[in-house]
Amino acid sequence: MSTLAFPASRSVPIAPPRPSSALLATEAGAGRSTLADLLRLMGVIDSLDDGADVQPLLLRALRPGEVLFHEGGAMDAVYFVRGGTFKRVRTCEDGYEQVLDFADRGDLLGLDALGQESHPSGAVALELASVYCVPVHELHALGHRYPSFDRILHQAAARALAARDELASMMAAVAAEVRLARFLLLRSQRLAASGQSPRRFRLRMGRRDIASHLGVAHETVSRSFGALAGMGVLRVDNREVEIIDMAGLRELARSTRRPQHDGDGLRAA
Amino acid sequence: MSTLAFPASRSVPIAPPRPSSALLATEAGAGRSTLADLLRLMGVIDSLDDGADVQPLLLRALRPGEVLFHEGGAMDAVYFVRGGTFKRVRTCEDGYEQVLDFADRGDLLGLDALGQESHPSGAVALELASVYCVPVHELHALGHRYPSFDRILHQAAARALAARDELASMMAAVAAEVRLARFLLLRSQRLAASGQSPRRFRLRMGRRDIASHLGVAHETVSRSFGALAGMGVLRVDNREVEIIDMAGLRELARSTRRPQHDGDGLRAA
DNA sequence: CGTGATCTTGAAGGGGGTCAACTGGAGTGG
DNA sequence: CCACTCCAGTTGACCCCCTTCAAGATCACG
Repeated sequence: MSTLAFPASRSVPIAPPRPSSALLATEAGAGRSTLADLLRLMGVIDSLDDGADVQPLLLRALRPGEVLFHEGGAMDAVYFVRGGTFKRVRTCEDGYEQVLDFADRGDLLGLDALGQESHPSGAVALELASVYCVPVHELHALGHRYPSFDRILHQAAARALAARDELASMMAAVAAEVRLARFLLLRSQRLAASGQSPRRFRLRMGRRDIASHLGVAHETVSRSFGALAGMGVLRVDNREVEIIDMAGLRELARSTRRPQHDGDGLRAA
Repeated sequence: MSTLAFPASRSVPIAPPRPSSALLATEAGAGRSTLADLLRLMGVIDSLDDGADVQPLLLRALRPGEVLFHEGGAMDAVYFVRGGTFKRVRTCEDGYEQVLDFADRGDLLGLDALGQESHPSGAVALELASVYCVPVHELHALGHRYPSFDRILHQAAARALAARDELASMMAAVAAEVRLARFLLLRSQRLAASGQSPRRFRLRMGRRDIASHLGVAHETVSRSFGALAGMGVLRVDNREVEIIDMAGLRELARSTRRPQHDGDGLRAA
């Protein structure tokens, strides 16, 4: 039975991935692009530095499951995600794969290996994806020659730092449903920022990855999805999610573990 | 009774804080320094850029409990920790204070606010501390004029990124004692990197802060300390910690909650 | 020495981890 | 087309660990 069945449009993907450029959609591989493309991707509209449109930049495409860089692997470049979704993972010595976070359009990957000798984390494409590659040995030179590149690099680094702190909210000491609610809200906000629908979307990652990211067992994720659907804030069919009651979901995400006795959530500092 | 009593030297701090420079030890305030000092702090020994020793830099001292910058506050500078320890926190809407991580000597603070309009997290000194302040409006100029500054900035940012991923290991789905073991090992390694003793040290933070950082109740932290002491890997007296059996502690930190179900992590694309 | 914060310890109860079984879709090959 | 396998997801049952509440012990500080 399915308390959480979708209306009818099961077979139709809700948010169809916008068609990548021709050379990428066909197959995984590498292509050439320019710094100007990257700057535009990162929201630089005015003040394109002179020469940015002829400064070549490697563009790499990846198929689902393909790894952008391995954990422990040598660092050779940093990557700006142009399209698609990645998961960043760290594997414990016992084989448990910890999902650190998910990266999509505009996110910076691989910078954390700058000082180190190897990548402290790995990155795996969850769907068809493409990235701009910036070799480390060009990093400073590019930043020096193109001020706007320096700016987007710093900005992306700052975004990456802030994004990592979100993990704390996910895995904080709260009930599992609350973690899931926060996770879904974060996804929703990210999609909204990309111009996609914040209320209906398809999760790119499996339950296992979500579970790892939230710090719970994957069965608990299933149950929490069920619970949220039962409360009427969500509709769920496998990876398709529709947020019915956004306010309710927000309310849920706000709450802490403590059940409380009286009802007012207000607490003096 | 105390299964976890210290030998005798209770009143003697194990790792006495190295005396700060005179102008700082006296009281909290601000002083003047140079870029060369910062570069030396960050390990740049050769190739000091010309003029770095006359490039002025604001040095700020903080007393325990004093906040370096508030969560939500406007961003005006980034900070390199010169001495002392900070906790980075984010306060939930319900008043719960999530401890993101702890920063000490050589760590970079405040960079995550670069793109944003306000600080996504706050930083509070846990003891007498001092930081080099680099105003944001000088950031690019300094990086442009002094290549080694650009390098340490990137490197510190990378370190900050990697450090944040450690949080995942702490709050991952494992037993509380394992989290504490991992936390203590990380502290130990950090101290070792600073030239301090990795086996005996004083924790700068309270049980509550540790609990928040590990994602458990503070009572559980107490019990876990007791458990570790009972297993004979630790000796604990309040915030003084001595690691008796480093190998045993490592072994503990390694273990996961999940027993495993055969683990070839390989997956064909 | 008192006052409050921090830390420890105990008891109780539930949330979620673990194990196990079932479902359903995708891929494979007969 | 169906049998078979494999994997992702769901659901159920059990029960232990950790949260919560409460009280006591210890420490920090005026």
